[in-house]
Amino acid sequence: MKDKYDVTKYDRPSVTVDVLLFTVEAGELKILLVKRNETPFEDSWALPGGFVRMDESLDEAANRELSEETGVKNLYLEQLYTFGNPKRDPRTRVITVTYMALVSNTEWKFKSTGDAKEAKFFAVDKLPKLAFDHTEISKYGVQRLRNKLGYTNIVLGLLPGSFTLTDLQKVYEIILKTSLDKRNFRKKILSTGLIVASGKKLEGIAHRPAMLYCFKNKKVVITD
Amino acid sequence: MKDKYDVTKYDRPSVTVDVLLFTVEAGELKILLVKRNETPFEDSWALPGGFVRMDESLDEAANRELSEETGVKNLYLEQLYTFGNPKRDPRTRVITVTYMALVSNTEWKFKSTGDAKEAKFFAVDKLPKLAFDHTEISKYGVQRLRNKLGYTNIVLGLLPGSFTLTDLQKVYEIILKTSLDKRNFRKKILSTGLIVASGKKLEGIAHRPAMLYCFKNKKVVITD
DNA sequence: TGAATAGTGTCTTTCAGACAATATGCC
DNA sequence: GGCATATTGTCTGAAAGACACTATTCA
Repeated sequence: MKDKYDVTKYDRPSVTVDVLLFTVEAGELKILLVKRNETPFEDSWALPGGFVRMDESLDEAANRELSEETGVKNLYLEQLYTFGNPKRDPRTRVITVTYMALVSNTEWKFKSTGDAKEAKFFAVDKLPKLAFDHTEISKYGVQRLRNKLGYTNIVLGLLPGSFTLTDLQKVYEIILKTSLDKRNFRKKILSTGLIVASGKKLEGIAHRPAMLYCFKNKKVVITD
Repeated sequence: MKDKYDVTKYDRPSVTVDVLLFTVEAGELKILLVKRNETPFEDSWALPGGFVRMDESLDEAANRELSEETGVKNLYLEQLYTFGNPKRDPRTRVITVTYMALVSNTEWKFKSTGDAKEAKFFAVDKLPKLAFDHTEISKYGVQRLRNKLGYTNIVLGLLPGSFTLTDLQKVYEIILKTSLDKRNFRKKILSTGLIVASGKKLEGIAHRPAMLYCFKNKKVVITD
């Protein structure tokens, strides 16, 4: 037992952060993957992430990795879970703290950061074989996202500043993989008071234009 | 950016696990604290925990630390959150993965493990000043426990094998800090099907003896 | 029979879910 | 007017919450 513990005396694991960046695009829930160009799992797809630096917090590390690999900054990030199976990385002991983040695909266009790494969104139902335990991590994150839809405004990250109720309902249906009754959905969403109406839809569409709504809070309300 | 990352090239943080061991005793929700006999925070109270070894998973580390410091083994352990502020430990960078566990105070008598460390349960509302960021960790854990009471059978860990509905209601009231209606509580708890009746209470008590119940599942049903 | 706790049912309100007709804007 | 989508309300069933009296055991 560690009576006098000297921190220098123990072997230390490496610690990484990995980020699940969700978006909804073309009727599917997708996550961003990057193609690895190092061993191990060279040429495999993996979650964006990397080593935590000694002078940054975990949240900062997740933000930095996300912005380095994708160019997006200051998204809402939520810590998911920490995976630490001793064999999860074949090189050495690596413990990874995972996060999730959400972007609206209409507001954000992927910017190449000069980093040669290839990055692409994949539907969560059609993921390729992933490096490390990233498949497990992805499943965990999707489950968490589904749960949180029910009792938080987390979905706001997936939508642009203003959107129609039909847009919002579609996002719910895609993530939950169910179809929802339009009247009941509207009743419930509006009764939460999380969203408010603004002006009307413009773009010359050949039918009745829908009212645009936006979220009252621009930030995710923390609940857990 | 880490194009060729060599895991040996980065400084590595230390990683610990810390465990919130809950119990309900004398009408209060309590957690186990141990008195530190090393720097930093020598003689302060702290959560039981310690360094993760290179060959064990995080769950295993939490189990090991709990059993080393308290003598209890194989409790249900749930990972809570990972705290990694760079300044949370004055010695060096230490990232801690936190867990919670629950014991019934009637079934478990604290066994000293020969370890000289002093260990004691403290009411969560009357915690002394704790080492590191352990006060924050405790608050987080209490909140999580409260949330989970509502939609899981996690409370089973706090009760002995059989118990009366009044016992169970008291545990809920203590943790939630509210009083509950007896009839509504019973209706709701019984309708979940999580507990079942057994025989009757024996011990010569000077009034009508209550029915004893037990949990149908002996394990916590995972939901998150 | 008195003290102490166990056990039980009804009514009201709220929320979720099923369900279809009318409104609006553009061509 | 025809097309395409937007918008809206009622009914029903389930669950949550308020509320008070009777039952049982022992001393």
